[in-house]
Amino acid sequence: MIGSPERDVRERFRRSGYTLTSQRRAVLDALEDFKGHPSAEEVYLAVKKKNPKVALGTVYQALSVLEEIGLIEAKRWSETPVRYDLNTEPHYDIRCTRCGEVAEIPGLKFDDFAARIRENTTYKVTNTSLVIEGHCPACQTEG
Amino acid sequence: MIGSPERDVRERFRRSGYTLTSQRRAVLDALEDFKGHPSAEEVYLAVKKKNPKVALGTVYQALSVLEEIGLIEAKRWSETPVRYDLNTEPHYDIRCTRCGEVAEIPGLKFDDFAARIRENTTYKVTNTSLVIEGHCPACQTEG
DNA sequence: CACTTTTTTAGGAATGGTTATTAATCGAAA
DNA sequence: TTTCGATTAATAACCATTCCTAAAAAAGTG
Repeated sequence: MIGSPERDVRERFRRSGYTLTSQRRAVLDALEDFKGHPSAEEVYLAVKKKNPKVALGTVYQALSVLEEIGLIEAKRWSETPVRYDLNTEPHYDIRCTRCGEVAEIPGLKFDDFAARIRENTTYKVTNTSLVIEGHCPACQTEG
Repeated sequence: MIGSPERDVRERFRRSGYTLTSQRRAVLDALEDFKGHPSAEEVYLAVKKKNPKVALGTVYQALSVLEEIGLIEAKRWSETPVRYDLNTEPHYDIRCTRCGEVAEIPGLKFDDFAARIRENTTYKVTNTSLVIEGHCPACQTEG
């Protein structure tokens, strides 16, 4: 759900029984400005620049709502903080375990591998959470 | 490193500059008794049955050492707590996002997929951390 | 064996991202 | 405008994990 038209955003809120408040709009805008995978704290700081009265807890709750209605996806690696991604299409992200940077793996199709997983497990795969870890180019040079 | 002979364990400690203390031995034993993927808290409770004086912090530190020297692997999903696995061979685990249960996907080769990841990223993949999420059979029936 | 040095431990306090609480405020519907 | 549920700001609580410190254990060293 990257760069959704305004009407899609409003529709998604309406159908889910939530209202598109100014705070939630600001969180979504901040997320779009970031491009990358900001943490809740980073989103909070960006939102606060335009509206200094917003509370950190409000940002957390807004992110939770945005995730619930499918406008964003929460990347939950264990090393805190959680990072948020506007790209809710199934895709592979790789995360540097040294510096925390997150990047997409562009040329890798998700579907065929997901199919092979499904063949070998009785679990119902919620396939948007596949995560890979490694070291980014910058961190590889540091030994 | 599942079910390593005692001499391998000692050797691994020695080479890494650590001593195999009774506390670390107890943590490793508890991990072997578990079979599954216990959390630090669960390991702590198991260890405490035989040695009530052991501290939770000691268990955390022992797990950290065991991970560092490669005897165990820490599965770091974001939803706490972290879970530990004696199987340090590259393999796929799937985790139920509803109940937290962790299971292996036995019939899925790791190498070929890891190779495809490497072809499409400049990251150096630390491939033991690949994690898949889904719903286990029991939780699927609950809607 | 002593003696010294280093490592490890137990106990408890601190950390920090995240959640929960609560009273005030907003906003849509009647 | 009144009403009532939804949302917010502010702040306290949570909790897995880490940090701190003095004591204990283990590892050198002569």
